[in-house]
Amino acid sequence: MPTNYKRTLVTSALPYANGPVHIGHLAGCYLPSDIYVRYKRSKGEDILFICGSDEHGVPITIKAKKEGVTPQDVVNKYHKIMGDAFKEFGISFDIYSRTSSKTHHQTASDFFKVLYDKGVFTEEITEQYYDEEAKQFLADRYISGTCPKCANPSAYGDQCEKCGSTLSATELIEPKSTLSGSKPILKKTKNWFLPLDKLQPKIQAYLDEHKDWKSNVFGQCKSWLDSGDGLQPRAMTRDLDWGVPVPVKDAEGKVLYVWFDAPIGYISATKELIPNDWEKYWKDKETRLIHFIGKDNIVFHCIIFPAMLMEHGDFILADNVPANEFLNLEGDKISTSRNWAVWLHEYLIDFKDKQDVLRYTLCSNAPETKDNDFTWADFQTKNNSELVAILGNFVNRTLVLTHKYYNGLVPASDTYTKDDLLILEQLATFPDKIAAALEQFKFREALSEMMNLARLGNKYLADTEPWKLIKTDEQRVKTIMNIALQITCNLAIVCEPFIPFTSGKLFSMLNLPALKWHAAKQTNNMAAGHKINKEELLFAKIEDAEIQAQIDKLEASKKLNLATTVSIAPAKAETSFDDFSKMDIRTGTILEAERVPKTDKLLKLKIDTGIDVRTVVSGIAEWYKPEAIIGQQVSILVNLAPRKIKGIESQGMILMASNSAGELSFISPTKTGFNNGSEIK
RNA sequence: GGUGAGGUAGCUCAGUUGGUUAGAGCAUCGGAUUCAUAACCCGAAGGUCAGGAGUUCAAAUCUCCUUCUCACUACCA
Repeated sequence: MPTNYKRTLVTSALPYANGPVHIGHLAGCYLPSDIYVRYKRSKGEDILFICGSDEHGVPITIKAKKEGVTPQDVVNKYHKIMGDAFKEFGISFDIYSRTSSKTHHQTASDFFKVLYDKGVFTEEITEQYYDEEAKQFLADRYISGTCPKCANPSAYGDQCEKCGSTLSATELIEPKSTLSGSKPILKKTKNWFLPLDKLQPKIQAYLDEHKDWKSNVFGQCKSWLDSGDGLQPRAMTRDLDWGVPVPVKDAEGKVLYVWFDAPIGYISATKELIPNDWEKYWKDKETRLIHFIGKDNIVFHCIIFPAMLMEHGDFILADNVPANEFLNLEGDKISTSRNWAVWLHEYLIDFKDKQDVLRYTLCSNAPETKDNDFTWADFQTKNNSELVAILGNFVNRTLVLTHKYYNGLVPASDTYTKDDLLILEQLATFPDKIAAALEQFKFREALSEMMNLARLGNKYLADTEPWKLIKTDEQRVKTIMNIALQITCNLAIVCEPFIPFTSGKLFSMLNLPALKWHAAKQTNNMAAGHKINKEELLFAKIEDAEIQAQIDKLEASKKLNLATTVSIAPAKAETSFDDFSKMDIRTGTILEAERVPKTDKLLKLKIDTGIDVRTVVSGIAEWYKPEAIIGQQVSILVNLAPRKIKGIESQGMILMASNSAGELSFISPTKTGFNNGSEIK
């Protein structure tokens, strides 16, 4: 860990403004970064915490279209929802900005111009689909058509949601513009590429300096660099009308690629926050830059953005990128489109003033090294058995006793016993233990150390039993309660990064201003004679009914999903009998079947078509085992032009029924007596 | 299939450069206690460290193979 840094700049991934924030986002990057920053602030270090909404890109324009509003309306809506939710949840950004801001447009534009003037980009002319009615180029998502692989008629230009294939728009059969419904034409367009292939050595050198990064992060970067052909040039501009306009000649109707402009958003936000001093944080080698992100963003933050910054030349590069894995929910992947999520803004309503319970749960179960699962049962247990039973209880019993015995005045300590000294000594080690874990981004460990401090308090009370001693040795009890109060105060300090609302309540009960980290090593923060306020419960038990309500809510959206995903593909355009009769479809029988090596989905089949015996490659391995389908009757299109797949010539296509789950089934005669070669018409 | 990350007690996770009976929290069971939100405190039980083979005096840790999960990627006429 380099120690010669004078200040830290922390960025948290810019959330995309096409939906609200859910617990996966929080656990992945916003909560860890907030804990880190709060801790550093408490230590009195110079640190900035930057975030904002990512408001450009195609999905937002699609959402706008769907809802019949402008893209600006969409981002305004979600920028507000997200910003408000973060604030209420206690994510303490120094600024929560947005990439549609003027400053950002200017900054991103200037940044591009610098790279352009330096000749960093390569220009390339490619053919893209163009909608002549809407008079614009179509992003892949704007094109629908028939999937060339599974024949799903409503596949998108980038992927088919039915069979999961990644497509390129030009592969689609009968492409249609989703803007106007018209048939798009291919038209030449110029775009600017970042030649990552040429920059690879520099990026390699950069990564080599950071072998200390988390293994998931470093490993994934390495896999990008080492993979087959290494890094590939990537287009940094798009033919679109929503985004930052490309600031060069001949770039009418083009905007910056959303992943080019988004990370520059960190810079723009810093500029907005401190217009006169922002450069100190971005250009001075004594600044430590840290990006908190989820694992889906690794390539952008560890390869593309650093490459952009290097080529620009003025900027520092990230010293660390502590990316978390993903959080699942009740065993299933969190999904915005399937509404399988716990939305932060809804949580804040359903569990009013319980920010810290979620903060605690998410941190203790954060997906630091592998994907993790959030369950409501776990949430309840963590609240009831840890926050209430250990932390809340210790504070409560200490304060109750203080009021009972001393009317809320802190008693003076007398002579310390050996045990007292041992406790005080241990007490002083906690801030360092917690700090050490936080410095290494081990948030779960740090949090559990914090709880251990509360455990220490409970044990101290149980061991010394002041409620018994009060009858025989009042002087001794004063010392004990004084120490218990010191522990409580130190808890208030070290819990602040994790559960700031609780920390605030604690300080107010203790009738103290919020003390900083260095005070946590002291054992005399609570001065004798100081008057504390009336105690109140820090945490309330969460009853089964509340948890059940949340589970029911999820179940409901699951049911709704099932109902809506059984979607029937829309009818295709009318065709002629002539066209149909051109297809020669026969009944055939599978004679042999084997897996095509090095593939997951392909089977190589020998089919007796009645006419001949031929080889067909078919993508059915997920649904049928080779040995189980020998002798199976199938329908086969025999006059389809042959095509090579994985080096094997496929001479026909097996017709399959396909349901909305993407599952496939053979189609064959239901009566016997239909020999191979029987025509299907 | 390739690449990367994982697979350790019922659950969530630690296990440093291989070194004595594999650790913690929660859950479970037993005990003690009553200041405290039936909370706390003490104790017990719980693991062929995914499976197999190998290297070694010694392997959760190193090597190889198999298998499962996640991500990126390839294949789906």
